Amino acid sequence: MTDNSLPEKIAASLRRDILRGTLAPGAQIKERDSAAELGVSRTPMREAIRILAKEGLVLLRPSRSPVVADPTLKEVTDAIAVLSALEVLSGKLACRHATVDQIAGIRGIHEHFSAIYDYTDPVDLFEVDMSFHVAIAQASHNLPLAETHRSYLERLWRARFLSARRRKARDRVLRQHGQIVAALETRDETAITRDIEEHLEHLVVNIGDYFHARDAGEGPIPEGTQSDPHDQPRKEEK
Amino acid sequence: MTDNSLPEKIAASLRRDILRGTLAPGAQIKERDSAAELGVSRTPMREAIRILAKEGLVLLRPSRSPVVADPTLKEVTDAIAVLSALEVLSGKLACRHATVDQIAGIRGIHEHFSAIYDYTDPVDLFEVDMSFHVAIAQASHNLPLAETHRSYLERLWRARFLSARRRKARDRVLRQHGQIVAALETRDETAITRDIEEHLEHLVVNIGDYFHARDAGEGPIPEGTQSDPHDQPRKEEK
DNA sequence: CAATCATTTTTGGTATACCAGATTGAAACA
DNA sequence: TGTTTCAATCTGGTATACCAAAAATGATTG
Repeated sequence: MTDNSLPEKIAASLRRDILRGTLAPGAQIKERDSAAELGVSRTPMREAIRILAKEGLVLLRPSRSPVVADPTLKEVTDAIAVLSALEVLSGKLACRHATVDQIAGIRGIHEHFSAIYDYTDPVDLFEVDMSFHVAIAQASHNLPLAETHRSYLERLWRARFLSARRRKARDRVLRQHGQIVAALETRDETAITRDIEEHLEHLVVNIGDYFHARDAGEGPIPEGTQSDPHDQPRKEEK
Repeated sequence: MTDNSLPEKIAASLRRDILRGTLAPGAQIKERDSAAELGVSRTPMREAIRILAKEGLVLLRPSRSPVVADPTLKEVTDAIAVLSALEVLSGKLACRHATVDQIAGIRGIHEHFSAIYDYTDPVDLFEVDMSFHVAIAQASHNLPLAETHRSYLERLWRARFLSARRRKARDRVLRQHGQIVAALETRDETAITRDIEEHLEHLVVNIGDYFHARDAGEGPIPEGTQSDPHDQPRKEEK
């Protein structure tokens, strides 16, 4: 996405597998096997695993195989609290520093998002959703903010993806995005703060619903989206 | 500091060199030479460099030697803006969730800090200052927040260290820390937000002063603290 | 004398070999 | 039959060898 070095490509491959569920939470990532599977050596695979660890997608344990992270509801909620603070700051700074071109670009993404919402694969849809929020962070003209924000978005990708797949929130999401764009266009920092906080507050609720449903039924929410036959074991296979 | 693995130890060693100025900004870190100097092989040195890169202390360039970061005033200011948002969130959450023990511990650090302020090496003093802010983040009971916050503190260590070495801000810093502790004890989220924002706002001013002084005179502010004869070349040696 | 091109050297990227600690499973003993 | 112990093996950590790309250097030519 940013780099095209070998470790970055490996990381991207693993990341997709994790986010789509092909690599289930709790699964071990043995650097020997995974490297062989992709036909690379252990050194770049090592680096790829570190990249994913930095993003919070895998857990590193001393002298143990890294495992795919299986965040609890609290962990996800905590991360969203941070994401919210970062997005609010992004929004405020974007109101101050965004160029008109950038704001126009953000509106463009929003309209594109609205247009394709109903007939697009959830994963692709999320790419667009993500680019919307990333664009706002970039419009803040604060590079460390944009980077940290992006890393939180990546970390929360899977949780957001799973919770939003049912699309119950369609109208609300589109309306809230519209409000955020409007606040940006009028450069209204108070409004954008309120709108972003509201947007993410609903995300917390949605993800909470998802977790409760999952933990209650242990099965009513299937994993596969279109082409992967995997289920999601809750604990490590032993 | 957290881990005691070999790469972590190497990173700690390099970090000290960078923060104290032994490794000047802009200097190249060649993984071969640096590894040989410390008597380790390139593999752990590689990882150590990545750790420092994640912390923002060194810059990685594709197929080029990594260099010690030499942040501009804008970059530092931007990072402080993020730090501020993170600290404010920490403070608010700590007001809600900190245990009485944790608050007592934070007060303890503050009193220790006040007591030793006048006759302590700046580097050691900063360790204590840092532990004060880290303790607040931990009291938020939000792990990702605490981690991200810590990484920003680390990233800003050098800038904070250089700007505060002159200790002009002594009374103000102590008073502001006291206010933050008081707000925590009364669990007053509004007050702690104001106090933390004020605290960091002054940090921005201080660092701004430092940069202007440095860029104006190019020499009035010596680098060495006690035992390193290095000066600080502003650009890469060629 | 300057500019350009080729060669040499330096450097990070990658692969692989080796090692030490941890895990596990079987065997032996209570 | 249950428990303990020990060895085979698995796994990540580390060292090192090799490669390709990029600088640097110097020679050659205009």
